[in-house]
Amino acid sequence: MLARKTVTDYAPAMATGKNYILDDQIGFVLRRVTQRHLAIFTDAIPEVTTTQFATLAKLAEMGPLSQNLLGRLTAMDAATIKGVVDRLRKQGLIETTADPDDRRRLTVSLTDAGRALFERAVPAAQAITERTLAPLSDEERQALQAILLKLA
Amino acid sequence: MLARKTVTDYAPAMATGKNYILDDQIGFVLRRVTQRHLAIFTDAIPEVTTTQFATLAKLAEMGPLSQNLLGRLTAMDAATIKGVVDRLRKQGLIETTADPDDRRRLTVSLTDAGRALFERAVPAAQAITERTLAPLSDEERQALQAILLKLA
DNA sequence: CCCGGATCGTTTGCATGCAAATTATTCTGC
DNA sequence: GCAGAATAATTTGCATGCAAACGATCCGGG
Repeated sequence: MLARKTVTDYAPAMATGKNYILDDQIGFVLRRVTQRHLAIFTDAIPEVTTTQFATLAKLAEMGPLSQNLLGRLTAMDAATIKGVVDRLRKQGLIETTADPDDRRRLTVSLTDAGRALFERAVPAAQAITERTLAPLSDEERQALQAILLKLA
Repeated sequence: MLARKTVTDYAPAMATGKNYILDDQIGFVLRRVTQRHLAIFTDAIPEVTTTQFATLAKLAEMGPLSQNLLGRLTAMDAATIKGVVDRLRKQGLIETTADPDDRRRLTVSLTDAGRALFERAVPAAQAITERTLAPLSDEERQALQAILLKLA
């Protein structure tokens, strides 16, 4: 009788891992695309980060908001939005006031400096989108937008 | 003569910022899609993070690699890959050895435990991709893959 | 052979991000 | 009107990520 190495030596489908190519995984590709976009953003708007800019943009769009709601509208959890709000306040771009109607709430609003920076940066932000999508045709851009919205 | 509030009160094109809707920006949508994927991943494979799994996958695919090259192949800079390697080594999933040919280099390789975990997790990883792309048709999946590759 | 540039790894500092626990406050059903 | 559930904000701990500066080593040209 010929020797078998171990009980696990039965080779079911051969090389489970060889078929898993990292570069084809959607999560990995998403990460690289996000990295490229972040680099373009930082180059164009060095004053604030992407999440900080998203916070300013949402406040400009909606007016003053409670900190937690602001976090939900910018896709940040309570811990993350707190840090972002703290840093923006330290830069004088936003301010926080107590909500007289709900003593748990902290109302966040743009300062004049924050609004001015945002208004100044909007053209740059549009250029960032353009640079990010530069490799795509108009049809591809529309397809991407539609598909990503289904995944968000 | 009627009073003007300030010199800035000339209203050039009206509401620069009103046209900037955060939810339509490609960077913001990308971030939300990435968040959703991360949540699916963490739910399916709690033992390691996405970047840690990417590291194991690349080592399984390519064999032992120097730490910096491993970082480049997994889209992490030198500082980031160092932290990931440290944590994986602490878990006993990889090991590092000095390169005899180049004393600057650190060779990173999978341990048996690391390879076993990766092989076990591959079906889960494929399920993660499936769950992430679940809202899409086959045509949309192919379109997304093609478009993202142009952007990466 | 040797010097200047390139590469490898490390460290520090800052900024997300998420999970989980905690406190304070508000709301809701009975 | 009041106990329990829900919500708001904070804090801690861990894990990416990037930028910049650094020392050690290697490599190529003169």
